Amino acid sequence: MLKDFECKQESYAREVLRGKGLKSTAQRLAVVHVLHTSGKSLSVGEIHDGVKDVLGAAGLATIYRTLEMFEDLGIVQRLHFPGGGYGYAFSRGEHAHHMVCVDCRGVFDFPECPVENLDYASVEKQGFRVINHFIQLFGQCVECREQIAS
Amino acid sequence: MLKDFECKQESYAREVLRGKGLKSTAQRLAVVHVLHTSGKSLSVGEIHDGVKDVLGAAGLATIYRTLEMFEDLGIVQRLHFPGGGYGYAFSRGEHAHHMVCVDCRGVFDFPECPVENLDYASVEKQGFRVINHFIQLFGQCVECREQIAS
DNA sequence: GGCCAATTGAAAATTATTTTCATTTAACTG
DNA sequence: CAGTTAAATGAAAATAATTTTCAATTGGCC
Repeated sequence: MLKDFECKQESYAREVLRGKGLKSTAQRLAVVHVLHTSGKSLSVGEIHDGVKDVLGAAGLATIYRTLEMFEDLGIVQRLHFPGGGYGYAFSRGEHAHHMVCVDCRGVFDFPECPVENLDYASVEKQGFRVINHFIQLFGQCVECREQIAS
Repeated sequence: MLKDFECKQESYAREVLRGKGLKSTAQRLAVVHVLHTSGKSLSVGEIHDGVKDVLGAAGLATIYRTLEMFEDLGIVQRLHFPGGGYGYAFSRGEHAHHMVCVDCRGVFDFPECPVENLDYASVEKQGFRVINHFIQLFGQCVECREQIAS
């Protein structure tokens, strides 16, 4: 990677990768770069295009491999859309949920975790032990709302 | 459909379909039957197999078409799994969330909606208007926990 | 700089999904 | 109940998405 400066997100990814003994390749860092600069959730194809813009060329298989790995590492999060289809958004490892704009697919942080403070009593009465949860809010962001209004 | 008895779920689907001017075909009712009797979320392929068991034969394209339509009608709900992949579970139209057992893929109702009583103030301060949300809890059901313990 | 395991890319293989179109069928009508 | 008709089905082809394979390349370390 021939860059003098690296954004925080890239350094973060580098760190996580190193921690696992994995290589910080140009392709992997480009994926991080593309995702976090877009501020949106992107499809695999969009990420591939973005990485090609950055590096000149990139194999699609590598993008798939990278995204799968990044999801395991908590560097990205996979989001599913109501009408079908999915995308990836940059994400630091910490527990967080997202609001997704259904128009621009922009991703915004949702600070609280509505499940954390939840009373699991009723649930666990059924004997179900909750390990994990997935939450996504869908709606419209300011820009998209204003655009429609005008 | 050459059946004398129909379960509630099938009658319900029939009703919804009729309400929309859609036909209650043997294939569609079989999809409902397979899903609700399994009590689990099933993949498209599993549903296809189940429907073939019931009817002797069934086209895969029909299964895809039916599931997409049923999701729009609220008759089924699409669930996504942590490791990738997805399945469908029977669901009556009402707003409900599910707990999914990561071992057996069993689906259990989660009675409360943790987002409903939520204070959206902090969110809407950012100008984001929440339209919809998607929640799924993952964990282990009683049976699967006991199986592992033994 | 050189080594080596990890990673990549291109192509092939596989899998998943959608479309097309001729045939069949559910629901309505008389 | 037979006849009509638009909706729905199934089989196959077409398309799209994802994964695998394997030879060539590269990042991290000495």
